[in-house]
Order: sequence, then C-alpha cells, then structure tokens
Amino acid sequence: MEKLFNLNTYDKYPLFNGINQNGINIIMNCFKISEKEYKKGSYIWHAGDEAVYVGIVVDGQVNIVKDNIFGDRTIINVVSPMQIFGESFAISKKNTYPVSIQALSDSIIILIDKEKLITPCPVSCDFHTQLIKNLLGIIANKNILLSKRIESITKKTIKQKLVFYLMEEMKINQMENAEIKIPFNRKELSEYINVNRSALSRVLSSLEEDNIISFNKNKFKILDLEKVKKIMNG
Amino acid sequence: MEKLFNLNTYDKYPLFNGINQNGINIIMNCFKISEKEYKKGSYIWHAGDEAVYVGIVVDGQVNIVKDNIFGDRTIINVVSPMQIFGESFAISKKNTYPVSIQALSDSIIILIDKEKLITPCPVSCDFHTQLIKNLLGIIANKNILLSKRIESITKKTIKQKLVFYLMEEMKINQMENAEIKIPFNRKELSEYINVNRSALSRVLSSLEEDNIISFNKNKFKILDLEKVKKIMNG
DNA sequence: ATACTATTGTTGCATATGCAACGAAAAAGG
DNA sequence: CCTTTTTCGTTGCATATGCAACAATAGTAT
Repeated sequence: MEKLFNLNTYDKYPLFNGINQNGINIIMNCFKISEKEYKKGSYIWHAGDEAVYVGIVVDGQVNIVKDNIFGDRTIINVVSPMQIFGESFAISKKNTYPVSIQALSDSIIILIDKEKLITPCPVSCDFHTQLIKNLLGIIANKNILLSKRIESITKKTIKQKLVFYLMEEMKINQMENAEIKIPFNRKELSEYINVNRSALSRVLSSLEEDNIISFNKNKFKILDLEKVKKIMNG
Repeated sequence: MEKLFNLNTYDKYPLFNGINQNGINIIMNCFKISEKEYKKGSYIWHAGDEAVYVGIVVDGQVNIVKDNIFGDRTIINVVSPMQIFGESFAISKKNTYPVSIQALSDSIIILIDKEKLITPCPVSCDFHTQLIKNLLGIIANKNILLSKRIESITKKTIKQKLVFYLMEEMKINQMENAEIKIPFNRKELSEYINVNRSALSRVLSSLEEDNIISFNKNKFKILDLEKVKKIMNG
C-alpha cells in the first residue's frame, strides 16, 4: 500500500510545519514513523493504558471517548486527518491515558513515542527544534480554545453565552459589521455553549425579533453592536 | 536589594525543575534574567500589547484580568509565586495578549523573551532541553485541568457537577473511601463548577440527608459509591 | 469573654431553561 | 420529480436553580 503520509503531504500537518524535506526524512527515520491501519470500531488505545504515544490521524477519523462503569460512553472529541491526539496526556506527568481512542471509520494512524518527540536527538538538529516549537504551539492553542469555551459556558444566560461566542468568532474573522460564519449547526452550537437546542432556538428568535442579530443557517450578523455588548457584559 | 530568584530558590520553580546549578547559571545569563518590581495596582502588561514575554511571579501576586468596554473587569485568575503566566498567548500564533496582568500586591516579576525560551541556544545545551520539556509539561497540565473543569461544568445538574468534581479529586488523592480534601471553600467551589453558592449548599445538604456523602468544611467523604456513580452518569 | 467578620446553611420566590412533541423547511437520496 | 432524512423553529409544561435575605456557625481580633 502506498504510504499516505509522505514527502508530498507531510508539510500540511501542523506538527511538521516549517520543516524541510531533509528534516522530515531524518524525522521519519529517527522516529521510525510507520502508518498503522485500524478498522472501524477498533481501539488505538484504551483508557488506563500507559501514556507513551502521541497519535496523528493520517486518514479516517477517531473518537476520543470516555466509557463509564455502566457501559455508557461519552464522546469527548472527534479527531480528523492531520490532527494530533493524546499529546497533553503523554506530555504531562500522568502516566496513563484517561480516555480511549477508537477508530470512527477505517483509519490510518501514526504513533510517535513521546520521549523521542520531546527530546532532541544527540545530533543537534534544527528541525527537531521546530518540531517542538510546533508542538508547543499546538498545545498552547488548544489551551486558548479551551479557555474561550469556558468563558462562554460560564456566562449566566443563554443570551450571554451566545453573544459572547459570536463576538469571539467575529474577532477571529477580523471583520467588524460583516457576516460571521460559524463552524457549527444549531445542535453543535448548543452543545458547544452547553445549552438545550430548542432553548437556544428560542433565544435566537428573540434576539432576531429585537433586531439585535440576524442569521441564516450558519451565517450570523450583528445588527446592534451596542446592545450586543450590553448583553455580553451583564 | 537581594535577589529573590537565585541559586537557592530557583529549583522550586516548575519551569526550572530538574536543571542543575550550572544550567541555571547559564540560563540566567543567556536570558539576562532580571527581576522587576511592580507596585500594587500597576500593570505588567495590558491587553492588546504585543505578546513577547512569558512572566514568572517571584514574589507577590498578580491578577489576570479582562476589562470590558464599560470599565468593568473580570478577574480570570490569580497567579502566585513560582508560577508562570502568559505562556499560552506568547507561544501560540497570537501576537497580542488578550488579557492584562496587574500586580495584586507589590510584586517581583521575571519576564522572559518567548523566543529565547523556546529556541535552544546555539551551544547544544541539555538544560535548555529540560527547560522546554518543563514548559511543555506545564502547558499540557493546564490543558488537562481546563478539560476537567469543562467536563464538570457541562454536566447537567448541580448534583452531577459536584459529584463529578469530587470523584476527580478522589482520583488525585489516590485513596478510595478516604477523606477528600478539596482546595476550595464553598464560594470558590461554586464558582469552579459554575453554580450559585446557596444552590450548591442546598444540593450538598440534600446529598448529606440521603447519606450519599458527608462533609465538614473542605473535607468530604463518599458514603455510597454506587449511588454517587449513578448520579454522575445521569 | 466580647465583638466583629467570614463562611456556610436555609428558605421563599421568580424564572430561565430543559424537555418533549410537533410542524415547517431544507437537504439528501433515489 | 418524489420520498426520506436532517435541521431548525415553536410551544406548553415542569423544575432546577439563581437570587436575596436571613440565620447559624466558625474563625479572628480586641
């Protein structure tokens, strides 16, 4: 089978950003990078396993899942191609994974030994420095995203949660007064800000009625910035 | 004035963990580490400033604060001695800080240039590797803490939030059936799980009444693990 | 001991929102 | 085009919880 992760594709991976072909070659050897195939439903690792790998999705999708004692499961996250998973657990002092990783579809995965990843090779190599910078960047970024979500969720009312979320999205898109295109449908948005979907719909309609926002599908517009700010700040 | 950050104290700082005296000497020179004094109320940096520094509190305390357009402010966090702040923003791709840092009391602060921090010196130095490992560990750990808080907050009822939190604390203390000592008083706990304090009290009393938990001040005991697990999982 | 302050528990009330059931609209599939 | 499925908005109802005000208790200072 032809490798999916190769010199043509590697540079689109956040973890390998800014590393030249020479570097990636050395890394692939040094890390003994090899793709593994996981059939849909099979596990990359189980909660409780010793945390020694950081995973990268090359093809397919995996679920980060948490099973409880009754056999119920909560899906914490879905990881798509080019993204890494398990990095926080592998790098922190924890020595076991608290969550399981399961292939959502037939998937191709790279597992990298965490020690190799965070310890530069004996031969001083600039690309490994870059690799670690990338890793730091990825984790720091997740950190910021998590903080933002907490900030949204901890607002008191649905109105406040929603409006805060929209303002943050607006900042990202950099354009005041323009259309805000969000990456969620209603159900996903309601889950992100942790409210009931129909209650969210109710609030959306109310804000539309009052000419504070307008929306269509996943495109939103802020009509009255002053009122929005007022809502956001209590 | 005698330096507070010196060879006698540095090794208690998470960021410098596992680095020997030789290493710390080189670092202090290389980074040109110098302590700066900030009077109570003064700002270490303002939101919107270019994010180039990671800060370390040597003495005193600083607030991570977010000011809004009406002049109201939200205190996001308090940073105590030996802890670092601003690392996520400095390291991610963001180029400005989204929050301000203000001295809560007269404080002594070290500011480290982020580029120096994450780029190993030309002379291959093991201690710098360790430094970066420490940084990774700190950020990864914050990540896990944030994730846990989200998991608690996103539970539906106060009972579930609380019970999930207690179970996590129990895991940390490693001791089943033993006393769980939490680092919060009631008000702080209610803020952590994002519920009203008196509503939390109500729920606590109810759980005590049903002989599911017992508690005294910040010490909790789980009396009926089965019921607790049942509550936690819906 | 006394007084003062901070922390915690209690309770009545109002309400935002979860929930379920339904219909409309849009998207997807054939 | 028609059918089926998914997404989204609407509404009545029940209730968990926010809020405020107060009481009780513990902790601290004088």
